[in-house]
Amino acid sequence: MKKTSLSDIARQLGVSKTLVSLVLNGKAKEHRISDEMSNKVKKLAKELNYKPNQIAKGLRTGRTNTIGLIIADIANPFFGKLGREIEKEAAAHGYRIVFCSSDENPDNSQKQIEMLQQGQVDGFIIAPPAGSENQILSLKRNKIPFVLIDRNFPDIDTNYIVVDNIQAAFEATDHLVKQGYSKIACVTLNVHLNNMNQRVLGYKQALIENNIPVDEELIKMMPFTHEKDDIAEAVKQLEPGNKSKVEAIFFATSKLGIMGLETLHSLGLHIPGDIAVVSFDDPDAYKISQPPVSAIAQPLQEIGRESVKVLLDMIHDRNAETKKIVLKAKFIPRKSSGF
Amino acid sequence: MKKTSLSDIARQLGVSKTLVSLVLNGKAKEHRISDEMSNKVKKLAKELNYKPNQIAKGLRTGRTNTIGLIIADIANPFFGKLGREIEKEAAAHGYRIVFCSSDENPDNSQKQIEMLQQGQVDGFIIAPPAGSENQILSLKRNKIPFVLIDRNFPDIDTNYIVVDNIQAAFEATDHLVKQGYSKIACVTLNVHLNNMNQRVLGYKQALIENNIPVDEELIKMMPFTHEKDDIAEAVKQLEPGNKSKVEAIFFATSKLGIMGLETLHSLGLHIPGDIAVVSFDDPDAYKISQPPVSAIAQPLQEIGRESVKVLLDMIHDRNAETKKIVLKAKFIPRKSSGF
DNA sequence: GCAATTTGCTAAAACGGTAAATCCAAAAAT
DNA sequence: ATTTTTGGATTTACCGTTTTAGCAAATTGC
Repeated sequence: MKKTSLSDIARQLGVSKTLVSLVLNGKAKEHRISDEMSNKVKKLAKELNYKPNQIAKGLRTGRTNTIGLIIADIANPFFGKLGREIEKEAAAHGYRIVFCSSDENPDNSQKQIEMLQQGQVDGFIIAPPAGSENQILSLKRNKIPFVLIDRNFPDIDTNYIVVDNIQAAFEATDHLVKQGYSKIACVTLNVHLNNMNQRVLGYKQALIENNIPVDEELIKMMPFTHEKDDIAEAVKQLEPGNKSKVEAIFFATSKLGIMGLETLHSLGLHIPGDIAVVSFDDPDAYKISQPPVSAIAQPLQEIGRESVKVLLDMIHDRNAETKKIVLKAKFIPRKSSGF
Repeated sequence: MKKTSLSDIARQLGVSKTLVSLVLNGKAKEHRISDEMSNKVKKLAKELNYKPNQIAKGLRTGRTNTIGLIIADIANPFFGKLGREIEKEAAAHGYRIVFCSSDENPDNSQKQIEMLQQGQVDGFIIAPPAGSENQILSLKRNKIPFVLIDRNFPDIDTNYIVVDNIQAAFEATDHLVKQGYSKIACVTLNVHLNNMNQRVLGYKQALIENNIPVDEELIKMMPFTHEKDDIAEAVKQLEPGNKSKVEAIFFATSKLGIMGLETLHSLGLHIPGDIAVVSFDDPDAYKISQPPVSAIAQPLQEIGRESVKVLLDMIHDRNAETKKIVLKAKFIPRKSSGF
C-alpha cells in the first residue's frame, strides 16, 4: 500500500496536481478554483488519507519546520525540562525538535551544527559550549537563524535568552549571609562560559556588599569534565573541620550540587547544622532531599517559550534585529540553608 | 553566499553531476571513473566546502537518517537518560533523533506518529501509551520500522526492549521482607500498561512466596495524570499511624517515589525508622536523598543501544523477524529500606 | 582488420511537491 | 464589434539528489 501523492489525487480526478496542491494549501479562493472542484479534491484527499510528503515540500520550499536543539546533555534534568518546554512551544507552532547533546564540547557541537545545517533544520536553539564562538559567528555570517540559551557570548551580537546569573547568585549568597553564615565557599566549573563567570561574580559581590572578604581559597573550580571524585576531593577540602572553617557552600550548578551533597552525606556531615548548602538550579532531587535544598530556580517555561518565539521571528525575517532577553531566576530558600 | 550543490562542482569541472555524485559517494571505482577525475572532484568539493543537501537526498532515496523517538516526557529523568543513550547509539550509526513527548496520551502519540510519518523519519522508537494499540498495529501493517521500549503489548507481535518488571519488583519487595517488613504497601499507576501490571504482579508474588497475605487496600492506584496532591493523599492513607500499620512502601515509578518521599518528609516521618521505602527506577535524587533510596536501576545504556540496533536492523530489512528483548534490572539496596 | 569488450563518462528521469507564467473561454466593458 | 476582465484551470520549471540506461572511444581478441 503505497502512500498517496498529489499526482494520485490529480490523476483520479483528471486535473493537474497544481490544482490539487493549491486546494489543499488553502489557496483555492486566491486562485479562483471553483468550490465544486475544491470540495471534490478535499473529499478525495481525505478518502485516500493523503498526507503531504514533508521532504518533498522541504526541498521545494527550503523549509522543514524543524528546529535543531543543541544542548549540553538531554539527560541533565535542567536541559531535559528546558527541552520539554521548547518542544511544547515549538509544537504549538507546528515545529519539531531534533536534539543533539554536545557534552559541552565545541568539537561535538561543531559537527552537530554542520550535520543539521545540510538543509534539515530551519534554525537552531543552542546552549553554546565554551570555545564555540567561531561556530556562532559562522552561523551569523551565513544568516542561519539561531538563538542562544543559558549562556551567551558578550562579544557577539546575537539573539539570546538567559537569566540574570549575577543577581541570582547574589541573592543566594546574600541569603546565606543573612542566615548568619560568613565563611561561604563556592564550587563552580573551570570553564569560560559567561553564565558561570557571572555566578561567581554574584557570589563575590554578595560577600563584598556584606563586608566579608573574598577568599579565593574557598572558590573551587572543577574541570568541566567533572566526575564524582573531583567534587568529592574539592568538597573534602572545604570540610568545616579543616582550618578554613567553612560554614556554607554555594554550588554553581545542580550537577555539582548533587555530587557535592552525596559527598557531604558520605562524610556524615549534618546539613545545615555542620554546613549549609545552596545551589543554582532546582532539580526534583532538591525537593526530596533531607533537608530540602535551597535553590535558584530558572524560569524554564519562559526560557523555552521565548527562545522558540525569537527563533521563529528570525526564521520569518532573517534580518530581524537581535533580541537579548534576560530573565529573573527565583531563589527558593529551604532547610539546607537553615531557613 | 549560496551553498554549493553538485551542479556547481560539475559545472566548474565541466563534467556531469552524475559523475560528481558517484565520486562523492565512493562509487567511483565501481563505475570506472578515472582516478585523475576522482581526485579533481574530491579536491574541488573540499575547496567549495560541499555538503550534500540531505533533504534532496532524502527525497530521492526515501531515507532521512532520522529516528523518531516517542516517549512520555523528555523532562522525566528516566526518559532523559534513556534518550541520551539512544542519541549516542544513533549518532554512532549516523542517525539523528527527533523526539516527541506524548504525556502518556494516545491522542498525542497518534498525532506525533502521523506527523513524523510524512517521510521525515526512517523509523520509530516508541514508549507506547496505554490505548495506542491501534497505532502500533497500523505501523506494523504499513511495515514502518519501529521498536517499542519500556513497555510492550503482549498481544501484538512487535520488536521490543523491556526489563523483566516482574522479577525486578519481586526482588525489591522480597528485599523488604527479608529486611523484616511485612506490612508492605504498593503505590502504582492506574494505567493499562503491561510494565505497570507486571510490577504489581512481582510485588504480589514476593508477598505470596513469603506467606504474607496480599491486602488490596495497600495497593494504591494513582490516576496516570497524577499530581502531587494525589500522591500525598494516597501516602497519607498509608501512614504507619493508621490502622493498616504500614511498615514499607514500594513505589512503582520514580515520579511516584519522588512525590511520595516529599509527602513522607512533610509528614515528619523518619525513613526507614517509621517507614521503609523502595522504588522502581534510580534517578539522581535517590542517591542524594537522606537516607539514600533503595532503587531498581534499569540498564538504560543497554536499552538504548539495543533499541537502536534492532530498529536499524528493521530499517535495513523490513521483513526481519521481530526481536523481543527482556533485560534484567538491577536492585540497589540503600538505607531507605534499612540496608 | 573487424567484432566484441572495456573504459570513461553523460543525459534524462525520477522523487513529490510548490511557484510562476500562461492559456482559454465566457462575460463584461468600451 | 472589439477589447478587457474574470474565472478556472494548465504547463513548465525547479528544488538537489540518485539511478537507469546508454553512448563513443579505446582496447582487446582472434
